[in-house]
Parts: sequence; structure tokens; C-alpha cells
Amino acid sequence: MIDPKLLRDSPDLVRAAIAQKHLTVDLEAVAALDTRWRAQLIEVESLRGQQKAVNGDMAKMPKGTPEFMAKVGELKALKVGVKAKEGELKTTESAWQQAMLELPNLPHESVPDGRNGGDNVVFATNGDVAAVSAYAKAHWEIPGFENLFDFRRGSKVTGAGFPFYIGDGARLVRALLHFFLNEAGNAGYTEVNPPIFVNAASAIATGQLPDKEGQMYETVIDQLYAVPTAEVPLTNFFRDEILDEAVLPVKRCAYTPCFRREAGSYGKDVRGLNRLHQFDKVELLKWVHPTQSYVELDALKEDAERLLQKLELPYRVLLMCGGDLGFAQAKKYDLEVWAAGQERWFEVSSCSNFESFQARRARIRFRTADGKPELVHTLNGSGLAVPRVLAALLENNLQADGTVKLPAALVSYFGRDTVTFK
RNA sequence: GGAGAGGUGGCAGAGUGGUCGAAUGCGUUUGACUCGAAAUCAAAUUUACCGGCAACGGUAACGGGGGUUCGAAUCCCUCCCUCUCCGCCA
Repeated sequence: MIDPKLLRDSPDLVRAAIAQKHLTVDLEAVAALDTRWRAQLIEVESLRGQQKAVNGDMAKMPKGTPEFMAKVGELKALKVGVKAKEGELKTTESAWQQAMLELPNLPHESVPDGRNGGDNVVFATNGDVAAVSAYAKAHWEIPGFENLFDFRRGSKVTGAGFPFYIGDGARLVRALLHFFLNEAGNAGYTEVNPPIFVNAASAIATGQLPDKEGQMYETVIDQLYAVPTAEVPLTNFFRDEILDEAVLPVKRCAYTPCFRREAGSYGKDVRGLNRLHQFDKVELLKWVHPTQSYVELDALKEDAERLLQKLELPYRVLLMCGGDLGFAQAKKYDLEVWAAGQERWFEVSSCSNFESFQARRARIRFRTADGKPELVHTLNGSGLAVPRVLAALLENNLQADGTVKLPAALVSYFGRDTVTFK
């Protein structure tokens, strides 16, 4: 949620920022709701003030006297009007709140203009794409692939996009997760093992709701959502809390399976490990002082990059343009890894600064030196998503004999330096 | 899943219909005393929103929501959560 005062005082600024995201929002309608809400609030508060004043008098006079009964009558009459006004206020207020929840976050000034993915800026590249592998092929075409990654049985048991990982396949997932978590720990992130179902309040706080419920799996009778990312339970850990300024920045990481319904994708995008309904990911999360959030964003991005460097995977960093920014992000870098077999870049991490957008929804604050609560800034990034990293490892490191040579960083986690597809 | 008890300020803990945003204790902050510290004494110490340049004023909040009443922390309904006992269970 953006600051209501900002919309009130500088609507043009808000309008321009939203335009940069190429979203259409009826700001006038929101502003009108805000105006009406305040007018009604003032009215209701003054009526309640009257009630309180008369009530105060009554408290001091003996019960049952004619004066007392007169006051009762007076307040009885007043009550009807107040109830009606309160009802109106409530209606306006919930409409206004809903509208505010549907307003996107504003892009940071350093975000480049652009309409879609094609306008993103290549911020940095690392590694030599041309020199990867003479034997690369799309990972699902590697002979024996289905021995390690069983999509057919996954479809039978659950549905498309829910593979079984078998033998070295399962072992690779475990090795990567272990590697990611250890690296995050070394970088100062405290490991957390969070719930993987969250309630609606949590999903609202991080921006999944309202609006995007179709992208989450929902339980039938308990009205819980399977987490699309560990970001949701992790961020909500401090919901409705005021932190001590001295503890900032708080840095945490978590592994969770992630569940995404992702309706509407097809073709090569969803072949093999490219896009799944369930996948494993380690998420990095920070709660920081507002003055530090952009420094922290760069550090976060570097923490994620380091993983790709250690895995010896060529990657590039994209600075997302306004039109390709998500609803809740103020600024976002995507890390894309090169998959030599498909000759494509794949997003394996998305590092974002939400500024106070999530913190305002979640009411996560810290106490400043002068004792006043102030909203923190939240940031998160993948560190990293497993299946696409895995796909790139398989494709880029495929050898002539059909085995895959693992990067040195992974050998101790995997237990061997070679993956076979038997 | 069944039965019972309970959810009050940073914490502990009073309050069972009328100036109660809420006693008291602890904690914290500031000041006094002291060479300094402890102890002691004094004062301060929730949050949100609205109005206001500000000082300040107003309204709301005693787990959430609804109801009764002129008036609710207090009575009623409902949901959530915690604890105890029983059942079940990795």
C-alpha cells in the first residue's frame, strides 16, 4: 500500500509513477473515496463527541431523576442518527481500503522506462555463453533424463508440473538446497523453516491478495493458501510488530517448496524443469532501515549472484523497466542463467525492494531514536530457485559420454563430481 | 476430535454496566541526590486515524466481528487463539 497522504497531497506524482508501470488505475475514484471518507469521519466523530459529553453529565447525576430521563431521551434520539452515519462511514471506509490495496507500488526513480520485458536493461553479464559446452542439449533430451525426473508419474499422481525427482535427481535437489542455505548462512542470513500454508491476512500483507488468488493453491475447508514463495510466511513473521531500531537490518533465509498455479503458459516455456507448479527455492529476506534499502538491494543482488558464480553458470542481471515491474516492487533485478541446450536465458532469481509497500500492509515498523514508530523497508530475492539452476547445470555441463560434470562448489554436497542418468 | 479454563498496556496483574485509555507492581527513559554507582525520591512512558503550520484538540482500540443498552473492558452471540485433561497420531 502506498502512503494515503502521498495520494492526497501529490496525486500527480502518484499518477505519473503508476503510468510508468503501464497500469491503468482510476485514481480520481480513489481520491474521491478518500475525500468522502474523511468528511464522514469528521461528522461521525463529532456526533460521538456529543454523545460522550452528555454521557459524562449523566454519570454524575442520580439515576431515574427527571433530568436523567431527559438525557436518556436525548441520547436515544441521537443514537439513531449516529448509527446511520456510522454505517455510511463503514461502507466508504471499506471501499476506500479496498481501493488502496489495489493501488500498485510506485517505481523508484532509478527504474528505467519501458513497456515490457523487451525494455529491461541488461545491467551486467558474467561468464562466457559461447564457451559452455559442445555437447549441450535441452535437458529433457538428455538420454535417461526421465530416470531422474519422472514427469509421467508426477502427472499420474498429482498433475502436470509436479515431477518426481529420483536417485541422482533427488540428490541434486538436496545438494543445491543445502549449498544455497549454507551460502546464505555464511552471508549473514538466519535460517528459518516456515509454515508453507498461510492465511489470507498474510497473503494480503505481501501483496498476493487481493487480485492474484488465482495464482495460488487454496485449501478447501481451512481457507489457507499454499505459499507461492517463502517470502510470504517470512515477511509476515513480523506482521503487526514494532522492532527495535538496533536490530535492523534483519536478514533471514528460508527453504520452502513453492506452489504456483501459473495458468496460461504453454509450449517450450513449460517443458521439462522450465516451469513447474511445485518447485524448491531458497528465499533471502531483509527488513531494513528506510535509508539503507537501496544499498541493501545491491548487496542482496550480489548475494544471489555469488551463488551463480560459484556454480560457474553464465548469467546476466536485468534491471526491470517500469512496465515489467511487479505490482508490489519499487525496483527489481532479475538474475537470468544461460541454459546452453535451449540457448535461452532463464530467470532464477528476482531481487526486489518493496520499500514500505509491504511494511504498510503488514504494519511492520521500527522505533526511531525519538520514540516514533516508522515503517521498515522490506526486500527479498531468490537465492536461488532450484529447477532452472538444475536445468542449466545439466545442459551446460553435459559431456560427450552423456554424463554431467558438476562444478567444484557442488561436489562435496552431492558426494560425487558426476551425474549419471541410469 | 471431546470436555473445561482463559485471552486487559513492553511484562506481570487489578478491574464484572457510568469521566476506565484503564489501579498497582516490574521494566524503560529523564531529572534529583552521589566523587561515581547502587539504593532512594520525582516525573514521564500505547497505538492508529482525523483536524491544525504548530502548540494542541478530537475520535477509536481491553483477541476479531456482531448484538443488548442512553452508556460495555465489564452482559449476550459468534469466530479465532492459548492453556489443562481425554482421545488420536508422525
